[in-house]
This record gives sequence, C-alpha cells and structure tokens, in this order.
Amino acid sequence: MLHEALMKLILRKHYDSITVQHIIDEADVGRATFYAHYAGKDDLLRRGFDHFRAELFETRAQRPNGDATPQLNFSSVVFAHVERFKDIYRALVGSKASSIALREFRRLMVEAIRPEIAKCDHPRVPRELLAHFIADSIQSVVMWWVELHPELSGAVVHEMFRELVAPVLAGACREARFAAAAA
Amino acid sequence: MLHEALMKLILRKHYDSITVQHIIDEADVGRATFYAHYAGKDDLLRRGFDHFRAELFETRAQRPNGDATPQLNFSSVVFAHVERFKDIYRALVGSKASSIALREFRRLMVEAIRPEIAKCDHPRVPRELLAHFIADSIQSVVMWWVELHPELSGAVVHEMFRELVAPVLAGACREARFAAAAA
DNA sequence: TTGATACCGAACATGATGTTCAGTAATGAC
DNA sequence: GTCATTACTGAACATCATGTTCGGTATCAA
Repeated sequence: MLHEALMKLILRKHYDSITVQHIIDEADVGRATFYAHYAGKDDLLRRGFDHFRAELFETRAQRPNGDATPQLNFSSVVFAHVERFKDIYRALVGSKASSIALREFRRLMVEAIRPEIAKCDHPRVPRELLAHFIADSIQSVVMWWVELHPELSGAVVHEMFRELVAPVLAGACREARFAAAAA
Repeated sequence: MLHEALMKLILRKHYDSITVQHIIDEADVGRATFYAHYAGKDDLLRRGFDHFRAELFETRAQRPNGDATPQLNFSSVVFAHVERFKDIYRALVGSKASSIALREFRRLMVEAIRPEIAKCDHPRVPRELLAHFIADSIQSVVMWWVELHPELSGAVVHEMFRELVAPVLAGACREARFAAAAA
C-alpha cells in the first residue's frame, strides 16, 4: 500500500516535494506505522526496487546462460520493466531521488551483468570496470529514452542499446558480436 | 569563499549533513549574505561547476577540432580535472548531492561531445543518443575510478576509457578508431 | 479469556530553512 | 569631504518536515 501510494504521488507531483505526511495520507496509514516499517521516504523508494530485483533474477534463473558468450538475456527484461514504469522513471530522473533510484538501479545491473561476462577478458580493461561500464550503458540509454524520447517503444530502444554495446563486448568476449546480434 | 568553504566541509563530513549554517560559519559570512547570492546549498554546489565549464571550454578553444574525426581532445582535460578534485568527487558520489553533481557533469560532457561527433553518423543510432552515451561513458569510468580504485592515476584510467569507447566510435565515425588511438 | 501483534493518531521536541530588518562598512562620484 | 550606492551583518522570526513517544484500539490465535 505504501509503495503504491508513493508511486501515485510521484506521478502527481515532484518527488522532492512529497512528504511522509502525504504518503501516509494517500495510503491511509498511521504515522507511527510508517516509521515502524521504513526509515523514511527514501528508504521506501529504495525498497521498491526489491520487486524489480525479484522480477529480474527470476527471469535470469529461467534462462541460464551456460556457454561462454554473454547474451545479455536480462537486458530485454530491463527494457520491458522500464517501459512499464516509464512515467515513474521519468519523474524520478531529475529529482534528488535520482541519486537513490539510479544508484539502486546501477547496483542491480552490475549484479546481473557480472555472471554474464564472467568468461570474458578484455586485454586492457579490468573485468569489474567492464561490468560497471555495461551497467551504466543501460542506464545511459534508459535515461535518454525516458527523459527525451518517451514516445519510442522499448523494443526499438533496446535495439539501439545492443548496437552501442555490441562492439564493446566484441573487444572483450569471444564471439560476443554474434551472440549479441542473435539474441 | 563560499565555494571553498563548501569543498572543505565536503572533505570533512557527509554532504547531506552539511547545513547552510555550517557553510557560512566556515566561510565567516552572514546568513542573509549567503541567501543573497545562492538559493541554497544545492545551488552553491551546482554553480561550482561553472569553474569546470570555463576550464573545459577554454582548452577546447585552444585546440580546435577542424577535421571530421572525433579526437575527444577534451577527455584528457576531464580526467585531469577529476584527478585534481578526486576526493571531492568521491565524497559527492553516494550522497544525495550526486543527483545534482552528476547531472551537471553530464550536461557539461554532452555539451563538449556534441561538436566532436558532429560529423559522425551511426547507421542505426541517433546522434543525440550517441552523444549522451559517450558522456555517460566518461561518467561511468570516472565513478568506478573515484569510488572503487582511487589509487589509479588519471592517465591510466583515461586510457581504459579510450579502450572502451574507441570501438563504439569506430562504428559511427569514419577513421575514429585511428584518431582515438593516436591522440 | 488471554496474550501477542500490529495499527492508530495526536502530541511533541528538534532542527533546518528562508526571510526580514535595522544597523554597519566599503566604494566611488562629484 | 560629503553623499549615495552597494554589499554585508546578525539576530530574530515564522514555517515546515522529521522522527519519536504513548495511551488506546482492532485482530487473531491459543
């Protein structure tokens, strides 16, 4: 209920101007109750990403990536998710909440990418940096999408993402180019 | 004086816990005076980037990029700048201020990159997205650097950045690969 | 019936914000 | 040297969100 209330409010007004009072009014919940569960509105927002995490890794589990080629299976799940909550993301980017939301988003992406590129090895770039780089690549495309071109479909933007990232992977992972083009 | 005071404080304590009172005490300035110049501490932080902008575009002006190949001249200036204020950046990333700092940083990068890739044309990705993508690539490498491996030198990290971005440019810009490798 | 658990909501202390205002210091023109 | 302008001072203030406390209520299970 609290998460839903927060999302409703985010669509209605700027995140920074939302107070705990607004949230509990919207959710029809007592003040003490709120603080019994969450440390504050930022905490509430952060924990909202738990749903996304569950969704993401559930899909990952279904499609295990056995071979050495990074297929970035999860990226389509990510773009589908963002498309679903596009309005929320657009509202979050550009508020002070973005430091929380983007940070959480980034953590998730790195976590999801790490196993994908476990077998890769770039000659001159540490694998950890590569993981962060790809994570931020997703974030980059997503931000451009929701902020400047929300009219585009998830599939189209996803394809642009693949175009941009494929050559990077090609430099680090054997046959990554083909894998990226195929999936 | 106010900018210096804020930087001192950022090194000493977490940005989020810094108040306007702290800043004016440190700078030995009256409260009313502060608000006469800045709308708040976030505004002060934001305007701090004006120095960086000046530095960046001054260098750009000195090294005009006449031909069609994006040399990303400015990127070395960026990494030098970050190295100089590494401690500040590290402190900023991970605070709520990062939404402000990163946003401002990103704007600057996009602004600087746009003319560099003016002559480029990716077959399947809009040029504007490419500009944002490269801007965020810088940000990505910088964040990884200051947050996780601050012991590395700017030159080393800069080289990693080139390695990661070169193949992307190669796909969009004629002879970009060579230009990136040379400069 | 009893105990546990969770929720309510008013009240409160705290602390930061941004504004106001009367008074002071410095700069520059005439 | 005087006057006007401009900028700074610092205390006081109203406002507002925060997070906590506490007595009381509802629900559910043993």
